[in-house]
Amino acid sequence: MSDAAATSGRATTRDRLLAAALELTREGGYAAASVAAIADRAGASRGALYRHWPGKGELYAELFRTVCSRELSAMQAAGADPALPTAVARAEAVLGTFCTRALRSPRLAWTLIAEPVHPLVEAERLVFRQRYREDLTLLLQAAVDDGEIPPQDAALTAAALVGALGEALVGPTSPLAAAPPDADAIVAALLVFVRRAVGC
Amino acid sequence: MSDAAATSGRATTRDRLLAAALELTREGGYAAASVAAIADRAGASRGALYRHWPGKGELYAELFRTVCSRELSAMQAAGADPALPTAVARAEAVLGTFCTRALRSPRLAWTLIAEPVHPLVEAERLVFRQRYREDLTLLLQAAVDDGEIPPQDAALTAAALVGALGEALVGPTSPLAAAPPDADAIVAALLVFVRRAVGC
DNA sequence: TTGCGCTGTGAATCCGGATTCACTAGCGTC
DNA sequence: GACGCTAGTGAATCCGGATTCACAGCGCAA
Repeated sequence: MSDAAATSGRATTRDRLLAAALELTREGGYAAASVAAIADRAGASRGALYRHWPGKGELYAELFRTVCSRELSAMQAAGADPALPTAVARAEAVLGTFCTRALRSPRLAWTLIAEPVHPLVEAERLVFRQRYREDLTLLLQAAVDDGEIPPQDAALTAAALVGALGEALVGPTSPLAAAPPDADAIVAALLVFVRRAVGC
Repeated sequence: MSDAAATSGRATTRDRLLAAALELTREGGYAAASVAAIADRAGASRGALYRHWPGKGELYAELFRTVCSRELSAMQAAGADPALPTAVARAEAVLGTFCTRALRSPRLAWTLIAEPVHPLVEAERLVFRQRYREDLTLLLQAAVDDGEIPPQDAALTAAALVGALGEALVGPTSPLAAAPPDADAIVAALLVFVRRAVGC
């Protein structure tokens, strides 16, 4: 875990601030990542933050971008596996990866997906949400074109699927916040839902 | 529209405050409904609010409860139509009503469904969300029992459906905020999605 | 008519955050 | 050794909200 390294003594203040913000977000979402909390956790002063970013929004936007890129890459990698025979299988791999990773850090997922954030960060979120949707829309459209699934508004289906998974994943965790009883079973059930929703 | 009446001169300050809060929420969500804005819109002072509620949270929780009850009633009424032959048809009627009404007041829908709000209001939201889910879960379970749709975790499907519709409806409108191009077509497409997602 | 309680006022205040800024500390250069 | 540069400090400040409170009006019962 490179985060751990970043938290250790050797890292620069800049890196420690980013790492602290990520840690706090994992634990309590954006709301827990106040400037004071970030600085304290990083063992730095509030002012240090402004040495490296114009404001909290910019720091957080950078963090957001980094984390989302990592997520997107993981999903794309899963979908690019040449062993996957069909577009539907690729879409399933992408969404399954999304679910599995979200369940591993539910609080973080909630922040990335839905928690209200600084406008600068919100802008970042929209960019990535758009990319997720586009990727998924392309896969679904390919599946339609190949006759794997019935004709449909791929973009609408993509949006609905993202919403369905988000609600089923972070919806429960936001209220419950507690034990994901059996992550694999949840993911499996959701993939059945997905498969049916796109038209088998 | 009884709201209009409530905004007119005759109504009590209490009613005007509630009506103003609703109006502002319709226009700009919870974020736009500050105490100052509510009081100004109602033609009252900030202090008047505290004459009728302990704080803003309580006012808003009451508003939330009222509006959600109305929504829930409308959905239940739609699902109770004796002409509907199957459980799936009833579920469709309920969800179609949900969609249609949400598209009529997208900003309000976003506030009810997803916008971050005062903790007191959040509690109210969870109560209603739970009721929505329960109603839908019961319908789906009935459909399973009747053999209309394949066996499945009805609660999970219900959650996913709520999320899917929410995202497809308010997701787009939150960023775009603009023209719902053709509400009926969107609802129709979403109901196809629903029908497939539950297993036809 | 006096007194009392209820409704309403709005400037003053509080509060939880982000942000600033005068200052210190290290460090390479001339 | 003075100079200037960058990184870092943290108390003071600002800011956008909610909340308070001393002070009216007003109606009604004694």
